[in-house]
Amino acid sequence: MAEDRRTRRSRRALGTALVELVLERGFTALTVEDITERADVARATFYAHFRDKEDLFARVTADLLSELSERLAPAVAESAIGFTGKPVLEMLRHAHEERDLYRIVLRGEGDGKPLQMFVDACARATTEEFRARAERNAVRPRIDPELLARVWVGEQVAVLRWWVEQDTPSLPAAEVVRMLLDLALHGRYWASGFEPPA
Amino acid sequence: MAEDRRTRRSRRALGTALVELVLERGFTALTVEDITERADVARATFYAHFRDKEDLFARVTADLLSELSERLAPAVAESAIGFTGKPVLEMLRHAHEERDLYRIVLRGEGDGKPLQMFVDACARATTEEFRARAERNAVRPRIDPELLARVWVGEQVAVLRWWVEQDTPSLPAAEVVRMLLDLALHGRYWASGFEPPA
DNA sequence: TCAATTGCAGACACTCTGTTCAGTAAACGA
DNA sequence: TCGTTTACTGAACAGAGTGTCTGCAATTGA
Repeated sequence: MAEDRRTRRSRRALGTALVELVLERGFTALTVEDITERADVARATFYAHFRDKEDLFARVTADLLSELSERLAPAVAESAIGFTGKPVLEMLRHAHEERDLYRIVLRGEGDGKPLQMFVDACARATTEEFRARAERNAVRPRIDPELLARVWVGEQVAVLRWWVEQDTPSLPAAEVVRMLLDLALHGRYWASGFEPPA
Repeated sequence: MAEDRRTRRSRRALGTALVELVLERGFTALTVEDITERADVARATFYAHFRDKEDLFARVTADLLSELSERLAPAVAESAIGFTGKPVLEMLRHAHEERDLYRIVLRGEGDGKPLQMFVDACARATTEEFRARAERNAVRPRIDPELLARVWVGEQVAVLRWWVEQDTPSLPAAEVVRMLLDLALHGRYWASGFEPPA
């Protein structure tokens, strides 16, 4: 017995209603009744499943995050050598599928808490990846891996947000990844048009 | 007649009370009464000055932003040639002085709205700066200046947040600036310890 | 089919909001 | 210094939203 069908229905409906409404009016502006009305569910039912709207939001984003890390796992394992960009590409694909939710999270809705969780999770994973990679290839980082991870994730999130907020995607995911690789290899100085200094 | 002293006193008190309390409990958890109590001001007085707590927060952050851009102006004008890092250094100094407020904003309190304003303002200014610089030095950007600006600002914000959230600053501002310059020049690949590829 | 579970509608006390107002205190200009 | 202007106070107000609880109806899984 996996779960009562009614339970599943209600939870799903409430989740999607939340996402829709946050996109339309913003998280703080929403009422629990707004959500239940959109989901066509009684208000009392909401409280049977979630403590409050923050709780609902937290669960929705937590699900998204675990879905992402599942999809990322093979790509990360595969590109164990260097900066292949495979995980980034996979993330962009995921973001494309779950565009609405990504928008909401990246806008920092809900006091930015879901976003911080997202960022921190990415930063931790990236830090470890950097450390492992340095070890494997026997090189010494010129900058602390943790800081470097923060920089990398910050860049990542900025690009992701920009990409996801566009009404008509100006660049395909593969292009974005190539660009980011170029940046990682040559630096911003090169990217802005200058010749690399000796 | 600049402004009534009582008015100034009340506004200041409410502003600092807000910052303190957001740092302690988070923005959404706060009540208008919490703020007025901390500020030792009648609740009715609050509404004589601000529409709601969002309004208060918006004004506090707007003030911070204009203060920052004032301080940045000379540094930007001075470093018209290339990536001197002077504006970044000035920003870090400012962040050090207004540490509490910077923390709050960078945490995305208030549904991330103040942060978005901050980021967008920086991104616009940076885009223009990049364009102007390319024009002046007669080089053609290899990546769209607007995207490059987003990347740069994203990195910036990530570092800023990391730096401001540390209990005991592990790196002095000047060190951070030098690091960022290195990154801009050589890229992350180099920073993580690998030799630059031919 | 039947027992168990979930959803439903409505009511409840409670907290917070944003507004109003008459009385009091402080600041200002001359 | 004094009169006038202005801001602050404390209290009360209706309204909206919250979170909880009820008995009853509908669905479910076995």
